[in-house]
Amino acid sequence: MPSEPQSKYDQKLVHVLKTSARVFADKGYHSTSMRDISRATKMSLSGLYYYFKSKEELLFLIQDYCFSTVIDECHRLLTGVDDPVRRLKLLIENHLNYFVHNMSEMKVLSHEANSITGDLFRKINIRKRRYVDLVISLLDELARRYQIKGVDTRVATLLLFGMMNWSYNWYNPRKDVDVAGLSNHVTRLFLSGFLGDTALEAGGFEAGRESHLAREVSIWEQ
Amino acid sequence: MPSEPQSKYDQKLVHVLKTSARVFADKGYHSTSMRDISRATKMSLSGLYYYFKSKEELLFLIQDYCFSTVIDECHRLLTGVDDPVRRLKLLIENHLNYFVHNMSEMKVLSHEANSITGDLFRKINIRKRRYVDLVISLLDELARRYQIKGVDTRVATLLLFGMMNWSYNWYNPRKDVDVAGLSNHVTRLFLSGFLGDTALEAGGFEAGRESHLAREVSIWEQ
DNA sequence: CGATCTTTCGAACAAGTGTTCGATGATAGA
DNA sequence: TCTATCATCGAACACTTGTTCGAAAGATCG
Repeated sequence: MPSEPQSKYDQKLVHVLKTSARVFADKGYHSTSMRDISRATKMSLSGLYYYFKSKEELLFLIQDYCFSTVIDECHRLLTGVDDPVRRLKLLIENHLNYFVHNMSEMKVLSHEANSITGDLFRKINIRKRRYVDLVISLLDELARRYQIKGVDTRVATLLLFGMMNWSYNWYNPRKDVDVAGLSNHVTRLFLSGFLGDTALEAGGFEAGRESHLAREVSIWEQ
Repeated sequence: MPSEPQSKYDQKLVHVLKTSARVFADKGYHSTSMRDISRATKMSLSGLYYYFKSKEELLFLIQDYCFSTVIDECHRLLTGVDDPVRRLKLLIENHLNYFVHNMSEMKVLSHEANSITGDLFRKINIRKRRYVDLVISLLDELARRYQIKGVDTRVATLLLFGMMNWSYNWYNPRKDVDVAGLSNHVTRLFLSGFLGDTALEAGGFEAGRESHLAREVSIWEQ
């Protein structure tokens, strides 16, 4: 996500954000003191406040940066793809891929969503709502195309996010299946559940072979 | 869960637990001070410590009481039921039913799982592990019976818990579908996803008609 | 060098934290 | 009524919290 030439300031800010995210993920936002952050970043306590003006803004910056990246990459991936099944598949893969490779940030995003208040909370929530709405409308289109009836797409959407976001509670990259496998589990489980198996092979869905992820091992065929 | 004659002490303890759970659910465990609890329960600050010996033990008691109830009721429901599809269906219904009717406690259970440490944490985790293992073995049996291959049942189990537990983040009983509808969504989504639609009607699964829940409205047929 | 930013820091503050302790009222059995 | 146990409380303690402020060091450039 870097690759652009960043100022010394930006580089250090990002370093602080990443380090803080790790500490927040480990101990939880409220149990982490600014002195913990100071220790982890090897900066003085007061020095931190040059980069943000409150602990809450630090949390906001982490969440905002994280959310932006996921959403931007998601839109980048989806442009040009028309088939809704493929679109959903890509979205799930993108979400989980970022999740697994940035577990601290995503844990903070998932777990500390309500540790933020006021205007900052509102800002984050606008992003979140847009992301959720994207999935809802995607499911709406799916339901329209495949004549699915009687399904609350909002509920289905949030159940899908539940599957994905809850993973910060249990997913262990060293013991569990890898990202591609996880994506396949979620995609297959959700899609065939949602569509009732009517149109899985349609839409070019074949055991995740054409994923954008580097490592691809289908766990569904064998 | 009451119905047994409780001592004055027990009654008051339960009242404190329920009230505290509400406050913890609203503000979060760490952001809630013992003075907040004191205010909500209308007891003096020091008076609270007659019922538990630390804030953390208070959290433990809430989680322990909550977990026991869910698990006990689950075992009660499952005894005598052999068909694994029906068993899973009942388990999901029980979980979500308790979830929706005790949202504060379940939010505390889901969200504050790591706010507890040491021995108390270990105790809670034993219960949790047993509950998870129950579902895993249930999926194992399902997979065996219906010849499902290549699915990591642990992953599938935790995705299922993700769907259910994440709901504390979004489920609004006044706006969303009711408990029965929610259960049906989850059951249908997960089961037909997991089984790949091979054996849904087998095992007596028909749009949730035979649920143990009082109010039953299938959203899948119409 | 000297001047002007940018970045870092030590020390301190005011507020809030969980918990303890000794004492007081309530309750019930003798 | 005396007594022993249960239940409650006010006041205080020791400690941690996020944040501020003024000064100092580093960098940049004429």
